[in-house]
Amino acid sequence: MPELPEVAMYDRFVRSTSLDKTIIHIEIEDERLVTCGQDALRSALLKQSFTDTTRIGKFLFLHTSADQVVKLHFGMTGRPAYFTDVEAAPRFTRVRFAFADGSHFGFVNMRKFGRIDVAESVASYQAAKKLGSDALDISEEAFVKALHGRKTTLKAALLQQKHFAGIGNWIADEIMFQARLRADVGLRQLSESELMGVYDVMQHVLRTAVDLEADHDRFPAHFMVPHRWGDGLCPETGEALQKTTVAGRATYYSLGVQGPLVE
DNA sequence: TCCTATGTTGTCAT
DNA sequence: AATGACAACATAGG
Repeated sequence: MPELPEVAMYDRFVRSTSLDKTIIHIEIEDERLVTCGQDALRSALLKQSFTDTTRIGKFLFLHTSADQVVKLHFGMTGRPAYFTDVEAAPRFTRVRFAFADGSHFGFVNMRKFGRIDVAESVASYQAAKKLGSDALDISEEAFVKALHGRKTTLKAALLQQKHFAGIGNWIADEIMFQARLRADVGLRQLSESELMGVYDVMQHVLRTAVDLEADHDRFPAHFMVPHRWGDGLCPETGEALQKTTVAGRATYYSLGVQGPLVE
C-alpha cells in the first residue's frame, strides 16, 4: 500500500533490519521486475551491503557499499520484508537478497508493478527520470508555480510525480476533501491563494499520516479515507460518499462538502 | 464470469 | 515541443 507515508514506514523498516549486511545471493523469481537486468543487479550487489537509504516520494533508494544506489519502487501492491528463514518468505516475494548472516531481505510484490533498478546516484536517477522533490519538501511557491493555470484537473496534477513526488490516489482524494474542492476541479479555476490553501492541506495530510505511521486506524476523525474504506459515509455530513472516476482513477468525494461534479 | 485494486508509462492526439 | 487523456501492464480476491 505504498504512497509517501507508507514508503516512509518501509524506509524505517529497511533501515532497522537490512543495513550493513553482506549480500551473498540474489534470487529473482521474475526478471521483469528488475529493470537493469539480473546480471547488473548481481554485479552491483554481491559481496556488497546496503549502507543507507534515501526516500523521495514513493521511491526508496538503498545506498550500497560500492557507492551506487538501488532504486526500489513498490508499485500498487509492494512491500519490503525481512526474515531469517527462507521457508518463512512471504507469499509473492519476487526478489530475495540473502545476507551472510543467514537472514534475507524480500521485495514482495503481488501484482508485478514494482521495479528494482541500479543507478550511480540518487541525483542522477532523479534527473534522468524527471522525478520531482519529495512532496514534504517542496516550497509553497514552487507548488503554486507548478500548478497555477494549467489545463488539467487538480487531482491529475497531484498524482503526477514530476513536480513533487509521493501523492497517490487516496491522498489526492483526502487532500481534495479537506480542501473542500470538487473532485474534478480544473486548475484554471483556482486562484493562487486557493492553491496555497491546497498546499497547506497537502502538508497537513502528509505530516499527519507520517506521524501516525501510515496506520489508517489511527487517522483523525476528520479524515475521509478511513470512511472510504469503511462505512462509506462522509465524516462531516454523515451522508454516503460519492464515487466517480477522475484522472482515470476511482475517486471518492462528499457531495455536501465538496459539491457536485461539473458536467 | 466480471469487476476492482494504494501506480507508472508508452502511445496517440491536441 | 509540450501537455494531456487513456490503455496497458499482472494478479488475486470478492
